[in-house]
Amino acid sequence: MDYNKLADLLYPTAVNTDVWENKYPKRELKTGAEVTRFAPSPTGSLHIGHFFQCLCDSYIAKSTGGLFFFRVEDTDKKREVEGSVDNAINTLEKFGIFYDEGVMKNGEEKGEYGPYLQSARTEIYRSYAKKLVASGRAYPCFCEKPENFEEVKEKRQEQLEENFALQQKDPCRDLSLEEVEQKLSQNKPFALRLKSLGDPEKSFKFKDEVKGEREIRENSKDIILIKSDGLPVYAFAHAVDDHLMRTTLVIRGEEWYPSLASHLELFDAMGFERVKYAHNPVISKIDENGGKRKISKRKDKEGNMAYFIETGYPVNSIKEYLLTLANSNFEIWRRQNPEKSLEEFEFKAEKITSSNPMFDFAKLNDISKTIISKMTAEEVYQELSRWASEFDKEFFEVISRDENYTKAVLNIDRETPKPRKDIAKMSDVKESVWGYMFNEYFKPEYELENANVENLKEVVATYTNIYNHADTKDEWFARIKEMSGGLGYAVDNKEFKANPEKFKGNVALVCEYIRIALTGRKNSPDLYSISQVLGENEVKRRFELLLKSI
RNA sequence: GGUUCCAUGGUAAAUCGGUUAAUACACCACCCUUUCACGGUGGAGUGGGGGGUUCGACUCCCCCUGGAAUCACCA
Repeated sequence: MDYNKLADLLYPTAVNTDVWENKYPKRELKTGAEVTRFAPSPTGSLHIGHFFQCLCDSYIAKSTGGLFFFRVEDTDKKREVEGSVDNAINTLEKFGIFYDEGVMKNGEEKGEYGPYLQSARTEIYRSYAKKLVASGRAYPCFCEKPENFEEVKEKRQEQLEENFALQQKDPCRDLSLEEVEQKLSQNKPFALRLKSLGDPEKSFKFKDEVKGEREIRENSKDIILIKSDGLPVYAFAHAVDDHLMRTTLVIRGEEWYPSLASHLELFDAMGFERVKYAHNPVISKIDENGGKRKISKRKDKEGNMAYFIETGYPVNSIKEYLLTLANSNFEIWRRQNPEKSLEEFEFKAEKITSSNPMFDFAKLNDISKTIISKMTAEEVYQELSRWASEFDKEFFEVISRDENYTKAVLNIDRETPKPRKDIAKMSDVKESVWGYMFNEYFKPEYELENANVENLKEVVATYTNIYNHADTKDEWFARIKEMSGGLGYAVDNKEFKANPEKFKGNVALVCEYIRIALTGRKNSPDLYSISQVLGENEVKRRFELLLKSI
C-alpha cells in the first residue's frame, strides 16, 4: 500500500505540517513554568467540575510562572448551545479568572497560538491527518455511523448480553487503494481512524501528576480521529492543539483517564512530545437515595455555575470552598493567613486528592458566611446591589430607595469583634435574614406557636405606651426590665429558674414577644439596634399592626 | 460484562511502620447572653471485611466487598 498516495487522495490540498510547527514555535519559559489551558465545549452553562479544573489550571500556571489559555472545543455542532462561549467568558470574568490567551468576547482572540476556536482550525487538523495517513497510522473508514447515543447504548447492551463478543478491528482497516478510490468517487463520506499498533496485553508505566506512578494498558482501539463531517474528535484535536499551543500540563476530569492510552498513542504516532497530565477527581454528591454520584449539570443546581451567581454567593466563597476540596491544606493555610489574598496560596497538583469529593453545602455556606461577616456594611451593600440589579430587580429598587437605611440594616451586629455570620449568599438577605426590615417583605404573619396570645398582647400593648425611641441601650433595657417586673415576669433569671411557676415567664420571654411584634419572627439580631434602625414611627406602626391582628 | 480508579467519623480530611488516630463543617450539651446569633468549653462519632509481611500496620502486599469512572463519528 502506498500511503503517500492514499494521503494525497484523501487530503489533496492539505499543507505540510512543517508550516504549523514553524508558525507555533516552542514557548520560551523558565524551567518549571507550566502552560495550562481551560478548554470547554460550548454546550450550555459551565459545569462545576469544569470550573474546578479551570481553577486548578489558573492556579498552577500562576504559581509556576507559566501561562494559562482559554480554548473552545466546538467540534460537536449538534450539541452546541448558542451563547455558551460568551457565558463561559462571563463566568470566568465574574470569578476573577484571567487568561493570557484565547477566545474573547465578540469572537475576538488574543495570543499568538490561535485560532483558539477549534472549528477555525480545520486546515491544521487536515495537515496532521494527512501526515498520519502518509505514515500508515490512519485510514479512512466508510462505515455507517451510529444515529445517536441511544443506538450505541443498545448495541453495547446486546454485546453485554451475548457475553460481550470481542471487538473486532474495523472492516475498513485493510481497504485497498482501489477500494478507497472507488468509494471516494461515489462521494461516500469517510471518517478517519487511527491504525492502532498497541497490544492491551502489554502495559507501560506512566506518571500522572495527581495519581502518581501508574501502569496502564496499551491502546488497541482504532479510535476515530476525524468525523465524517470533517471535524476532529476530542482526542485528535487535543493532541494537535495541545502540541501546537505548546501546552505542558493538561488538567482534566478523571473521566478521561480510561482513554489516556489512546491519546498517548496518538501523540507518539504524530511524533509529538508528550504533555503531562493531571486527572482530577469528579465532584460528586450524595443523592436523594443516599447513593453517591457525579454531580450533574442538569439534575443538580450545584452542578451549574450559574446557580451560584444567580443566588449571589461571593465569588471568593466558591473559590475558597473549591480550593479546600482541591488542596486540603488550603483550609489550614487560610486559618494561619486569614488576611492574605487567595492568590497567594501555593497550589500543588500533587496535593489534589484522587478520591471523589462530595459537594457539601453546609461547608460552603459556613465559608461564605465567614467571608461575608468580615466585610463592611458598605462592601456587603455593594455586593448586594450588584447582585440584585441583575437577579432581583424588585429588591434592587427596594434597597436602593434609601441607601443609607439599607447600609444601616446591613451594619447591625457587624462592627463588633464577633460579627454575626448569617448571610451565605445575597439572596439570603431578602429571603431569610433581613427581609422584615423592609416594609414590602415584612409580613405580619406571626409565628405564634407556643406563644400565649393574651400575654403577648398585654406585653406589646404595655410596651407601646412606654416605648421611648430616645433611650440609650441601657435605658432601653432597664425599661423593659421594669415593665416585665410589673407584669409579673421574672427580672432575675436565677429566681425564675428556681421557681418558674411563680412567674408568667422571664425577661427573655418578654423580649421574644417584642421581637415577634417587630420582626414577625422568633429570631433576629439585637432588638435595640433593630428598633433604632427601623425608626420610631415604624416601630409603633408594627406594634399597632400586631395588636389589631390578634 | 471488560478495563480502570478509589476506600480514615455524616462531609472534607491529617498521619506517610510505633499517635490517647489531628483539625474544619455538621450534630449534641453546657457557659456567655434580654432574644436570635456570634463566641467559648466540652461530648458523641472513624481506619469496610479477611488473610499475609513485621517485634509492631490506618499506613506495605494479596483476596473479597463496596462505591465510582469508562467502554460513541460527545466532550
